[in-house]
Amino acid sequence: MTQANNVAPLFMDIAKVEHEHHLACQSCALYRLCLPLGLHSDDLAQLDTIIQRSHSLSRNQSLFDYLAPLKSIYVVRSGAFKTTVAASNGREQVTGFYFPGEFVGMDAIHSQSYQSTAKALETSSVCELPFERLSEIGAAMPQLQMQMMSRLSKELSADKNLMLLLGKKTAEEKMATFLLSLSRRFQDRGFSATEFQLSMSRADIANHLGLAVETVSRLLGRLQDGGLVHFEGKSVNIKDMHALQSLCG
Amino acid sequence: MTQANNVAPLFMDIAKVEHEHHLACQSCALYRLCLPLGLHSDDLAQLDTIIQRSHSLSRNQSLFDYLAPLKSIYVVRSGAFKTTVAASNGREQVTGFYFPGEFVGMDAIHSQSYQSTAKALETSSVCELPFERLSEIGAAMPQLQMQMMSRLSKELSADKNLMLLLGKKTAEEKMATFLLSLSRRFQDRGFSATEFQLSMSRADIANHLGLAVETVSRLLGRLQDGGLVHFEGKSVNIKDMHALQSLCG
DNA sequence: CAGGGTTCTTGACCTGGATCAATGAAAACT
DNA sequence: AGTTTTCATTGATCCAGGTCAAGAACCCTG
Repeated sequence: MTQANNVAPLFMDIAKVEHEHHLACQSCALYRLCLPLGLHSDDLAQLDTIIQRSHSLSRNQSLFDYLAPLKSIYVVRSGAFKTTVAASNGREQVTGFYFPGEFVGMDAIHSQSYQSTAKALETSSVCELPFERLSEIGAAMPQLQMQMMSRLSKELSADKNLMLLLGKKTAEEKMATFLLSLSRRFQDRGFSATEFQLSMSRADIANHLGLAVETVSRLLGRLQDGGLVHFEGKSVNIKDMHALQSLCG
Repeated sequence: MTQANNVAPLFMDIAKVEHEHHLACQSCALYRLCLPLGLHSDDLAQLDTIIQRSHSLSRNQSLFDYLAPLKSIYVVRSGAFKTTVAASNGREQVTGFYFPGEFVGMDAIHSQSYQSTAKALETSSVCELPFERLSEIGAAMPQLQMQMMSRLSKELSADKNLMLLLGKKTAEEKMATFLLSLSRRFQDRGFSATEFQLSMSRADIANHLGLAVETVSRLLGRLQDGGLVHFEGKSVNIKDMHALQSLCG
């Protein structure tokens, strides 16, 4: 690559190179999973020009805060995020975890302000889609609009299933469902379906599933004792996928 | 004392008049709340041509079933609906209630098949938006697409709040939140915020809030004893809105 | 308007998972 | 290195809300 004497971080270099060639999205490892899928190449080129790839965050840094005015929709590029909504007292609910290729911030479109808070779970980066400009170029790109709607719709059905989980499933069913959901998402991204790392804390998992941390700890122990899964700190190794599936309810 | 009798006939009459004049949307009582808001009159005229207003359902009849191929998005015209998602055994979760002006079926866009089942809670009617044709005309109407996205986004944030309710709130907080949500929605539709009819059964309420029917019954009794609300069968009369708000958590 | 179903209420009891408490194991800092 | 702080596990106890049971009030439909 050029600029051998430049000491800028790796991501900056990539961003620059991509920008010069106007090929950023096409050459992205997440292309298959991401917004540009199905766009014509000149539409894609136009989309490329408005996407800002610079944004990088460290652990616990927030991508946006509750009620901040909608500026951009974000696509996770690397790392992972959680979103939370808060009740009047201190309580809050972890409403979702987001991995590379997934959209964050779409619940802000209606009210034009974010309705949740998004925090990085580890060092992470995002592609930023400035909403104003996205709307402008989207006006002439029905496929882009349809892609966005499709994404919204996908998150909507995922949330309905989460409601089923929170409202009707037992602690064990919740845990099994959660692990399989992670497994599937890692697989979709080309990683192993059976071995992966939990980027979130036990507390985040517990909160997300409507359980206490202690319960999560006990459940994980129980699943491990049963030989279904092996845990070691944050790493997960699913030993019996089928048995796990039968626990989902 | 069915509240359907108050509402349904009115909307039916309007529907007839509207159709004759090809002004359906403009002259609809729900115009302020509905999709066409903000469209130019020629765009609206075009939208009018694809909307089917005929559809009417009786109590318990399903508008669409889980996994049926996506045909249309629906807007409630009169009456009320519930949507449910089912777990592998018999359990199911009531994921939402839908009132006039609200959209049903948007979670089908991504997978092109409905991801929930929608049932009428009483005699109800809908406007049907054939999705194929909606996409076609939407391609040339960015405002329409944006309206749809906005609707999706609105339901998304509502669902996140429901996750907070299901995961973190106590039975009493759930009940208070639910009653106030109904109150607000009736008010938005030009009805009283303090007196209205529950179109759904105790069982549906309980299910939706992740509670047992008996708990709902007891909570309603308790709220009534406290003088916050008066119940008589399906009718609700909120006596102390403020106190109710302070119970929402 | 009788009778059979369904839905709602109320009481008595029980349990899954929360809470409390104590300890161990990692990180993060100095 | 050691020290502090956060995070995870494990055990003991408790309670909010579920379950079971039995009426009561409300439908329907003939």
